[in-house]
Amino acid sequence: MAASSTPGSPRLRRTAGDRRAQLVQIGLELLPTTPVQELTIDEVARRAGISRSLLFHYFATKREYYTAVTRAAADFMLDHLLPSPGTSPEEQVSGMLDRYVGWVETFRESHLAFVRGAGGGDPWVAEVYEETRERLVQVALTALELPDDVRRRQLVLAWFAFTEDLVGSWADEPTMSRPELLALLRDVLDRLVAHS
Amino acid sequence: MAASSTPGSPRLRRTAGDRRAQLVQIGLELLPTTPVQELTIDEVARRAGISRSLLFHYFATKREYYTAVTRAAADFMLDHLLPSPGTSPEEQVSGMLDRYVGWVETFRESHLAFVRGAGGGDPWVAEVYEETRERLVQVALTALELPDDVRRRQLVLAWFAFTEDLVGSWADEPTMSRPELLALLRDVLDRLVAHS
DNA sequence: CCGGCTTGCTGAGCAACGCTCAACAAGCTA
DNA sequence: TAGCTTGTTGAGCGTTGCTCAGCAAGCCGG
Repeated sequence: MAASSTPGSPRLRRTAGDRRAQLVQIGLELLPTTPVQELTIDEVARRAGISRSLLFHYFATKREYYTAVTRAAADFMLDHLLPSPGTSPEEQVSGMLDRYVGWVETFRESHLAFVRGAGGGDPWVAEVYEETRERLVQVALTALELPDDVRRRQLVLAWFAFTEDLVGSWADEPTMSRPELLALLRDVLDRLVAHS
Repeated sequence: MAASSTPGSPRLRRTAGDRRAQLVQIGLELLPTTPVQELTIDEVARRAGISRSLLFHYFATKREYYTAVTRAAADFMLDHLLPSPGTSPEEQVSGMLDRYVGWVETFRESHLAFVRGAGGGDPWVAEVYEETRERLVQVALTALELPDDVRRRQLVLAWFAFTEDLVGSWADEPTMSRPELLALLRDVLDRLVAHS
């Protein structure tokens, strides 16, 4: 990493797209260990081997930068979770749930950082997080072949908060088997949407 | 408010306890409109009519300050929610739940700010928030007259995340009556603890 | 009334960080 | 080679968290 920081190289000039991608990538690498707000421009620039000024050339403001980073993280997760279009509706929901648990198991700290940072102070970042949750709920509802009235959305969104919390603490301290966890989550979801 | 900022007064000297209380109070007033992290020492000092330095005399660091503010907010809420000791176990749980909904209805933005700020970047503040949730769960479990093994705690904590989210969105957009909401929440809780 | 002590309180100033701006230079094209 | 575009930099400004030496309010013993 940071090959361009080698002092010997006479100064490498990148295309705009490359630089942006590199900077976002650095943000993603920093995210698990650093709360989003504490991510400093200096540090990112140093890692990229560029001056602070250049970062402001690509992202007008610090907020704009880490919003982009958060959005990249969200997209990364969504790509992983969204069901392949061929499968059956039932399979789609259980598949997403299963992949979500797997995601949390694999990217433990990253995911926590994403959720944390999202809830945190900044409204812009919170917005990205809300967007992600709503897209997931949207997909889940259509997969369940249910109309999405406001009430059902609220319930499923809240169920997702439940799921996030439970899967998180379960990954820290597994108090049941993985299939048990999945069954429980699915059961609660089914009862809730039936409730409407 | 800010009577001491009047230029005419020759310089008022307060006791340590008073000043601390005043500063925390100002933090509490600022909390609803300002994300915790963006709360600036300058602003607080200005409102208190004192110099920045004095604030650092009472709170060694900015973090220490807004952790104290957050803790004050949490204690304020806990005082409101905790059941009076005389009542029956059943009454205690439903009472807490009812008061929680009332709390969210009344202190809408403050509460959101508390939850948000808590989730956000800073580990210290997050810790205060976790403490609060665990105390609530603790009380709920003893009120339900259930032993609190790890698994049940996880489930009730997750249920509380569910509750926070649902009550929050419900307060924004009431998709059911208040009693219906309470019944639903209670029903989910009962099923979950029975699940153990 | 006065010297002295405690301690609430201040102002100047430093370092870090977000952000700006004028200007340099890499690499392409005519 | 001249000229243009645009990636890139360094100096520098304002704000903010934080430090430190010292002032002064209020109480004490004499």
